[in-house]
Amino acid sequence: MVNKKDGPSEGELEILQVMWDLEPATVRDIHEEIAKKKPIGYTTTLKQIQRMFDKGLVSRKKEGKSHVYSSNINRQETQNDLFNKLLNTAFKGSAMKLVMHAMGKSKATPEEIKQLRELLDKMEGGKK
Amino acid sequence: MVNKKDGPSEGELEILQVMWDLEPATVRDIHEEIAKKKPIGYTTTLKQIQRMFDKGLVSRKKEGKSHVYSSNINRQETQNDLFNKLLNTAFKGSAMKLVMHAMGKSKATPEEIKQLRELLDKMEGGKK
DNA sequence: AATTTTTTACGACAAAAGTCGTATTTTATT
DNA sequence: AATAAAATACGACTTTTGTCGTAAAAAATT
Repeated sequence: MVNKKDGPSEGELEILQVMWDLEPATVRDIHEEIAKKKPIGYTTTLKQIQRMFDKGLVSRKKEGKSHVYSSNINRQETQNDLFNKLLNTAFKGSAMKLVMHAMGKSKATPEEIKQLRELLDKMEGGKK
Repeated sequence: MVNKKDGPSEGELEILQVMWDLEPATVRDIHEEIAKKKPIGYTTTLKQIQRMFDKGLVSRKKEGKSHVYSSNINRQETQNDLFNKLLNTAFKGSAMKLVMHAMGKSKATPEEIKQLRELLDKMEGGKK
C-alpha cells in the first residue's frame, strides 16, 4: 500500500479545474470564471486559493499588482485518481463495466468508433 | 436545470456501498464489513448510519433485537451521478475520452472485447 | 432474578470546508 | 498629494464530517 492521499476537496477541485485551463492565473481570473456558474463572493475564492497556497497545492508569484497562481499538482494525475476512485467504488474495479456504462451514454462519432475498433484490435493482438 | 443534489459524503458512500450489497442489514453487519478494510469503532459506524437515517438517506425497521436498515437511494442512480460528475469535471463531458482512458487500464478478456465489438456494431448500425 | 452482552441513543470534540466582512496595503486616477 | 480602486491579509462563523465515549435500554445467559 503506497498511497492514501486525500486529494483536493470539492471546492478545491473546482478551482483547480479552472486554474489548469488558465494557468498562470490571478485570483480575479479564476473568480470570474467560477462566478459564471454560481454566485460567490470574491473574497471567498481568494480565501480558498490562499488556503490552497498554505497547503502547498498551488504556487504563486507576485506579478505586477497581483499574485499569479499555478497549480502544483498534476492535472492528469489528479484526474486519474478521480477515475480510479470511481472505478473502485461504483464499478467495483471493473474498467470494462465502466467502459460499457460510458459507451451507453456516448454519442460516438464514426471517427471515434473507428478509433475504438483499432484500439480493440491492438489489445487483442497484444495478448498472446 | 432540474437537479443540484449534493450527494452522499465519502463516508456515507462507503456505507451505502456495503448496504446495497447486504440490504436489509443491521449496523453490525455493515460495521463488520467496513471494519475489514480499516480500523473503526462500532459506534462510529452506528452514528454515521443514524445520521443517514435522520437525513432520510436510509430507512429502518425494528426487527427482533435490532434495527435493520435499507437505503432509500438507488444504487444505479447514485453511481450514475458519480459517473457524470467525473465525466463533466475530469473529462469535460466527453464520454469517449473517458472510454479511452478506461480501456487503457483495462485488461479486457477476449469475451469482453467481443462484447465491445458488438456494441460498436450496434451503435454504428443505429446511426443512419 | 442477577449478570453479562448487545444495541441504541446522545452528546462532545476536532478538523475540514465553505462563506464573508473588515481592515490593510498597493496601485491607479484625478 | 488626495482620493478612489484593486488586491491581499485576517479573522470569524457555520456546517458538515468523522470519531468516540458514556449512559441507558433491551435481550440473552447463567
